Amino acid sequence: MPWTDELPRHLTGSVLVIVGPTGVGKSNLALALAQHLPVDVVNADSRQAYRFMDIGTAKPTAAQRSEVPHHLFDIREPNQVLTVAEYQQLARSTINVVFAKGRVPLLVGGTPLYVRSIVHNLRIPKVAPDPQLRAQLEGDLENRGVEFLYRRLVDLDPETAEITDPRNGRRIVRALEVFLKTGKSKRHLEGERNPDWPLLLLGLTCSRQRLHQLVDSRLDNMMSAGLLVETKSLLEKGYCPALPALQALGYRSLIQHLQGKLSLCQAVQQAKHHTHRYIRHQYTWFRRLPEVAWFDVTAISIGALIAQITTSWPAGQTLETLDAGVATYDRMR
RNA sequence: GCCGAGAUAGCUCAAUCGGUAGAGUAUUGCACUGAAAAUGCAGUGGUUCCCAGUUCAAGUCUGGGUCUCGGCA
Repeated sequence: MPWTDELPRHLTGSVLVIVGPTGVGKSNLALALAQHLPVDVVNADSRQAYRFMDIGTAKPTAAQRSEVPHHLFDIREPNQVLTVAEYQQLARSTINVVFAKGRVPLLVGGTPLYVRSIVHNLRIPKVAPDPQLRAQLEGDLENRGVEFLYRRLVDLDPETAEITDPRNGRRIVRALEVFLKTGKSKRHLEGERNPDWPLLLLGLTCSRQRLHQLVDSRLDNMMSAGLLVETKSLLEKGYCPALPALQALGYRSLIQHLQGKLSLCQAVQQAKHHTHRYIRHQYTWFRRLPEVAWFDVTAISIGALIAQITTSWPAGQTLETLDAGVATYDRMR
């Protein structure tokens, strides 16, 4: 449907970005916003990019996606790994296409590194994963230990070693991979640049306690909606449980249940706990994002928020201010 | 009612001969640029069920009580 109204000037030419922890309501805000503005949703969620993983990733439904243009959903089979670098390229070109249509790109998603790849316009070393080399390095990791591998990195690329966690095998393997393939220091191949377009960032948040309630009951609903069947069908399609896609929250625990390692009850509880942990992880990134207008979803209605967005870019608070408010509230009760 | 086992971090449990109460998980925070819903690191958290006793010293030994689980009636 072509957009006939004139786009508010304060939104013209900018990429809109909605961030926030899983389950806080980003997708809903995006859909509601699409009723008032000519936006195309661009996915920034690493798991919603995979096909056949609909229930557990809380992917927007087919009906929703036919009403509002959605991009970068269902672009990979579960066994076709999507990397950050590939995501960044796809998101960049998608954003340009949306602009070319005269519409507003709305980046929505909870994968902090994906968001950062666009917001900070990350320069990512052009070294595709080399399965053979990785297998070899992982063998060393297993047999000779992480200290051995880290010492090798110190010898070959001391500058990257300096900023790499000596205990984090996976990061060390990647650093070695970059050096062995290019002969150059990973540290010098990466960096941040100014973004390609003006960005307007909006964050949704709420108290941790409330978030935990939200995602817990959302998982119960996913179970009622057939998450176990969906998980089983992924295995029946022959996808290996070790695939990154199948490490997704919920799926990972339910696979352990299907393998007889956990009771269903244990698996569901573990999935909830892992989701809480993921929320913590997301916030460690969000706290470092610049210039996000944060809103407590329990303190403002979607309608009020949209009214603000369409008139002028809303002045949200900082996470620190909101956290302090929650702390005060907790003390008072 | 009798017999047995038990009670330790929010939860599940460990603690040698009586000698500074630990682990997993939860929870909180941090790091993390081609696996990122991944991966790594750290912090908080204790009336060791209660009372009395023995001892320089008790989660640990003794006595009493309370509660839980199992078995027998």
